[in-house]
Amino acid sequence: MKDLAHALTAANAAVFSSLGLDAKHAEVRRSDRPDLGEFQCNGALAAAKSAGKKPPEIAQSVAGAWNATELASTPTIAGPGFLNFKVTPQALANRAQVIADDARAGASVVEHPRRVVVDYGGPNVAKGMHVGHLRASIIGESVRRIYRFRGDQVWGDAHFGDWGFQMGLVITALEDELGGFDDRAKLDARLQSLTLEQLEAIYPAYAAKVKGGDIETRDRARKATAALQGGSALHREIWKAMRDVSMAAQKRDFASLGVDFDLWLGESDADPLIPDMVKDLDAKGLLEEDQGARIVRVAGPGETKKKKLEDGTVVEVESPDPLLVVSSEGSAMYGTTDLATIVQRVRDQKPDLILYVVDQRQADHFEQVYRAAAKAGYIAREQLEHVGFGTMNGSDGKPFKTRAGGVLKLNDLIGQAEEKARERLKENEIDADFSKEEFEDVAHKVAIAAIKFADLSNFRGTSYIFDLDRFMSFEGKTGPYLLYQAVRIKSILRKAEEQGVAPGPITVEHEAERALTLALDAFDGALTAAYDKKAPHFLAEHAHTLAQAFSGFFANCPILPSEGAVRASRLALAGAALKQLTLTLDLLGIDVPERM
RNA sequence: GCGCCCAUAGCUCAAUUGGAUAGAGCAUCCGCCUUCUAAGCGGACGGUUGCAGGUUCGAGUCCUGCUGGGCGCGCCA
Repeated sequence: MKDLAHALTAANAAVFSSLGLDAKHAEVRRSDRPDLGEFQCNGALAAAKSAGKKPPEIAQSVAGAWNATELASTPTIAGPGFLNFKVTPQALANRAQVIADDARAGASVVEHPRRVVVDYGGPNVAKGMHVGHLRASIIGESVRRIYRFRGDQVWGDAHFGDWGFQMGLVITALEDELGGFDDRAKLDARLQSLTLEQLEAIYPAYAAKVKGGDIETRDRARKATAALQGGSALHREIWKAMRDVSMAAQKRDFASLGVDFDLWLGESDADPLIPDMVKDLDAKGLLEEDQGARIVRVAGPGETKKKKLEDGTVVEVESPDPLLVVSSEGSAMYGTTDLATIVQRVRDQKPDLILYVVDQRQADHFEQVYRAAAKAGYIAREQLEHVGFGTMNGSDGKPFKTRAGGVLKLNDLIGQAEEKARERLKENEIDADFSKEEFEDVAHKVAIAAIKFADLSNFRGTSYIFDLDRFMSFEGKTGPYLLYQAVRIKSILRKAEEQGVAPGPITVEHEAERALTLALDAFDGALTAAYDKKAPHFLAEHAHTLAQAFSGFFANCPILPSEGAVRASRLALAGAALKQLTLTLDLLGIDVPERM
């Protein structure tokens, strides 16, 4: 299934070849200058050098030899040798018809499907879901859907943070609270009554204690971590109670956000692989003793950086830093777990590619892990990719905080967005004939669409400013706008059904019909860009241009009020637009209500 | 100190291997509801792409330097 740009490129390549020009310069793409043409080819400029001719001459000969007149009229030449193409109404109509008849709405699939693990979400058992997990979850979910839609076999893995030092720290806090774990009945009762809210309160308090220089607590927590990982039944039992409480709450939060996983695994699931892995690393001669810990050096020859020590002296050290595999207490660090998780995934999913949708700030860490994995021969370096993203900031440009300065819980954030959605619905008097259930469902969908679209319309790598009022706004490039466009089309299709009006063969005559068809045609390009770059914002952008193109069509081309073949054609175009818009939004993880 | 990332319209953000006149949304201003949902549509205004050089037919994009901001730098994750 080729879009118009590919069809034009193929036709143009044939012309280039027939003129003895290198076909690689024949690429045709959407025009930057809609006033001059719908598609453009810049290849005459690039081909000029090797052909030993001037660009305008080449452009002239290409135009003269153009023979795909069923596709586009003879290209015009502008500037220093740009070729501008205008597609024929028939070719546009054909393309629109193909999209209308295609369940995938014109989207292609990958030539060679791969096995891909997408690691995202990454909630921490001791912390509970807050806005910090929003981007990882939203972007990861979208990447998972995009990869699967393109034809790859995909596993999304939550990779719960349920195994590190934080678990030892929370266990230590509980020990302090109970005055030790000797009283079995007391411990059981406490574990029974444990809530996520309590865990969320305990962890930051103790983390602050340790950070503030409480060496004694730190060492006890490290020992507790080592005990847990060493298989202590008591520690394991306490850990399990904490994990269960946390997991249940997080599953609810993920469901509310419309984020799902194929594998609900965590760091602890990779733990059983660690002893053998450490032996293996040792056997391969990769482990070294260093300051009581065991490390793997990952820097290549000549890779160094300067480092300033605490006493002020500057020394030359290897770069990247070595990966710390076994701490001086004998416990696993997060790098250890990440490495073991690679071993686990290679064993279980045999992935061609593992994508880590994790905060950009962890780039150095992943570089260490990836190099270590490659060095140990577990997987090739190119099969591991960190899909990093920027932070979500408050209006002050700093990482998002509540007015009180704390972290905003995910559940509260969604609640705030829903409340704004309810206000909007009521202001527009949409709620009159809605049941309470439908009203709440629509409010929820509008809220999630607003939050997700705001996030996904920015390139993932850059940080963005979170402004709920703007995201939920009446006007503009927002999630609610896109839902509104989709819902308008649904309304038309319902009315057509009631009136017994059926879609028919598509013709493209009106300027707004051309624009809509060209927007529909651009879907595959947006999809492949999003796929190749692991960047959903290309699809968010597409959803917006498509919605706008439809809106222009809607305003200029009456559908039901028109008649006969024109009405049937426009109805088919509207149906195609709805199908593709719904699909695009689904790839972003956004659900469309029936009406709003 | 060393390293990575970023700097685009008043604000929030785009710009596919380097391509023509750098695009959207918001805000401001002007039009459009007796036609299918006006959460809409059309138009106007708005730019020395942080600064200075370089590479070439051509630079927001590549290179060097500078300024300003963010982040990271073994026993947290």
